[in-house]
Amino acid sequence: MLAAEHRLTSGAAFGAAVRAGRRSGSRTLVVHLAGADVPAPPRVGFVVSKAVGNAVVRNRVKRRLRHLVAARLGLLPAGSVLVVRANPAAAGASGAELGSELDRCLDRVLA
RNA sequence: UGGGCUGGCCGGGCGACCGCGUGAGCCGGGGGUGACCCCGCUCCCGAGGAAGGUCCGGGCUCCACAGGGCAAGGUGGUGGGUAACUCCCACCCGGGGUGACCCGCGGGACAGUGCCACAGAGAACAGACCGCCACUGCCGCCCUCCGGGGCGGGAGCGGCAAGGGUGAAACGGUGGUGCAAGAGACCACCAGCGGCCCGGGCGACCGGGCCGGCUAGGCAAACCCCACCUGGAGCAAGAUCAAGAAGCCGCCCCUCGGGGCGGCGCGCACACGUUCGAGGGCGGCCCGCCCGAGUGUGCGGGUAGAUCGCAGGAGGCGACCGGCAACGGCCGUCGUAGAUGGAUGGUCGCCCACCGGUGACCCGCGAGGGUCCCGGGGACAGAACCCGGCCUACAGGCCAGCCCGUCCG
RNA sequence: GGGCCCCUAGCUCAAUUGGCAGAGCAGGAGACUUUUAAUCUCUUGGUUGUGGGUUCGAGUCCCACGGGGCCUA
Repeated sequence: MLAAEHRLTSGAAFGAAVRAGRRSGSRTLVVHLAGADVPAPPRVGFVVSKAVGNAVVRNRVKRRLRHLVAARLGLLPAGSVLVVRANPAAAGASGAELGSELDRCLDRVLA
């Protein structure tokens, strides 16, 4: 799991990031990034709905995304809040496919 | 050798690297007066048989414990097992199967109420359409010893319930006696019902005998009756600590300025109420008892941080003993998840199941089988306080016992 | 965690002591109209979510599954 300072824990923070942040989508996932220019660590949260699959599938998708995002924490600006939302197609995607789509979306959101 | 029944078990394995979580080590760095905390390093361990559905039962925790009556819910053959159960085992009864074996919410229908459509003559102190029989008239034909007799048809008035037909179900079955025709009207046997007795069994019940009356329908997964059982909530239980704007109350200290500790806990509106007592508790209602000055409802707003609970438990495995068994006793042995936006992910190698090949070779007359090669490829499914069950999902595989058929000896 | 409700024709809904599963819209055919729409007539369409059970008989009663929804902490 991510270090506590990088975790997004409140429902309100999720809502704020999804509504106010810059958005970029792909076949398997959607990325929201709300950039607050404050000197704090970037925080990340994940949303995997029941439409993706049963508990086994949802957990696997969430774990893959978490590990992929952990390797890219350095790219995020200070104080930003990132929410990664999984689409139903993510259930059948491999880790490599999720990684490349995550990179594309992050590039667009950070540009 | 073909088919089947039952019970039990497994449910991918080994390894490498990069990550994640609990715990330990105490090596290195940082912070702190300190207890200790943070980062890094090393090591151990890290999902299931169903972790699932949430259908039952219990442990645990807090609240209540003053009862009585009435309701409510649950269970439902007998005996046992268990902490307990709607679970498990054994047996009984009923049903199914050639059989191993399987299935059953399996108390009560003379306690009462109610329902049994359609069809059918009649459907719950039954009934008479066709039919059968007797009697009284009538009509037709035939015979005649002229007295009448026989056959057929139809009407009236009675008797009957055997046969036909309807239905899920028609008030016992077979044979006889009897009669105008018949009928448990009577008799024998059988089935079934009730009572008594004897024997077996802890018991459900089973076997046998005698007597009675000759026959009693089904539905309680309809209301109901009977017997037995049942306090309320739930780990967001609950405990401790921290934080807490303005405010209120109590106690203590005091240098009379204040300080400390504990408790309550926001705003607005409406309703009811302070001994003529609101409201609350005793699972629901009534009586009764207790607490009692605020309470209830609606709208809007706010908060839920840390630690403990929280992983040794009705625990797993293996001998032995008791028991048909479920299970129990005793001894030995093992140490094995604990997150809190929620730890098991990623990449790869070899092997093992399994699937495909219009691939090669070998065996066989053949169906087919074997070896190698290539490719594919892991069923159902993710702990959240913990156990015991039930139910449901599930690729494939292993073991044991038993039954039926066929062939050979 | 606790509690409750609903699945009937393509859609929206009916169906009372358990006794022949219906209505409206939609669809099809026909009439009217130069044509379309509207209107009128006729008509098709159901394993009552699935599987068992009780009963002579189940949409209805009972049990187990599946799907969907609501309330509450």
